[in-house]
Amino acid sequence: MFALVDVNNFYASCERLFEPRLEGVAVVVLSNNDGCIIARSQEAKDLGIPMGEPVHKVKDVLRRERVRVYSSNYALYGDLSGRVVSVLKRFTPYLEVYSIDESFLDLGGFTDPAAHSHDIKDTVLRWTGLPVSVGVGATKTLAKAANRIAKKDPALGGVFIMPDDPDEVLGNLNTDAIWGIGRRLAARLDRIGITTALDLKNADSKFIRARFSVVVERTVLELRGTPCLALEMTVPAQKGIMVSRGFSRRVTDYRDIEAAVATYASRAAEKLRRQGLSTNKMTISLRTSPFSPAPERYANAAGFVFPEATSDTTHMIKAARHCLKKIYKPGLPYQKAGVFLDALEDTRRIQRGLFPPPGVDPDKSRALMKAVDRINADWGRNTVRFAVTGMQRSWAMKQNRKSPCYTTRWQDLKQVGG
DNA sequence: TCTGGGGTCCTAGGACCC
DNA sequence: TCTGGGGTCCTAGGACCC
Repeated sequence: MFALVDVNNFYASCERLFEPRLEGVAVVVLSNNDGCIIARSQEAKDLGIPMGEPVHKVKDVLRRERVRVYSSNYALYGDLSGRVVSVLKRFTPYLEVYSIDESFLDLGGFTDPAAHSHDIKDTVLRWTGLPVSVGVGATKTLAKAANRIAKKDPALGGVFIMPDDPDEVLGNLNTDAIWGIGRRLAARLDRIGITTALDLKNADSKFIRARFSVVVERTVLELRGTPCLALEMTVPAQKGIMVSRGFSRRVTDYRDIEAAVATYASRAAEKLRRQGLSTNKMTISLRTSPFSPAPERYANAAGFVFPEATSDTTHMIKAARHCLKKIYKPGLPYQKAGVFLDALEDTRRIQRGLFPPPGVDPDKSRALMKAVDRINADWGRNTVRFAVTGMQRSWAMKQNRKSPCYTTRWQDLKQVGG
């Protein structure tokens, strides 16, 4: 028996937590660069503001309805997410943190899942101030579906237990509402007459596997109550690291893009070291806006394989500049660049080459990076950084409406007190 | 004018091996 | 006209998730 606990309108609820006057008011949170709507309070949903909508398309509604608009504040959301998880862990150690606002709990052994779910919901609200919904089912997929129903119907009080015979419930659910079935699969299923979750549950699983994939076959079995997806309590090692960001304005100048790419590479290297990992391969990507007219539309990527796995920012920046030279075309209005690190491995178990790369002293490199990380941890990000990452940084992303980091920065807390 | 940033897994196909 | 059979590994691309 699985429960899925999910914070309602997570980012919007986080903003509201420290601004009680936002209670009952429409709130939206924006993506990076203040580009799209990525979270909405119930009031904002009721105004018909769609998820993922570009802000400029709903500017009028936002102004007319006096919607409160926030840039995203991931330091705040990440911290509050951790608080919710720590409350959930008091109910069971068998817990999987699935995303920033969702956890699966194993409710096996509890005799009254409904009472238990209400207890979880009430406790999280009391202790963190955040409203959650709880869905319970025999498999993760059914728990997900139950959670969705709990959210949709206010009469349920935030909790829904999937009945032993779920056919009636599943008959009212479209396939694209099922976890793992996105827009494209839903369209393909629709073409062969499978439109509801119940249709999918009753489909021939071998046929589904042949026609689609093993992933969809598993969804069929999960809908039937046969668990194919286990609770993953230990966090598996990360396989790739990505740092990519749109610019605040269109950028053409090579030096600016080089500074951006070097900045992203530095950030990626920091993430890598924090997890004790090293990378064997880097890919740099660069593009103009996909919405721009054809002659300006351009996207390209170049990769670099390191002679030996590394987590040294110096090596990253060097490789990044090397790749950028290959894909940069002068004169174009660039919109976004990114750094991907691939083929990660545990730094303690790096496969050394027979002939070490010239000019690289692993001991010195490690000592330098350690010093850099410590200075930046104590004195704030970017206290020491590489000159090539730029001084003016006029390309850096827009975040004009960010709330204070109430829970992670003393300075910001004082600001609230006046 | 303005359109996010991360991740995962699976499959197909190519290169290569004996 | 005929052109083996069995593998592995890697990569690119497509689908999904939040």
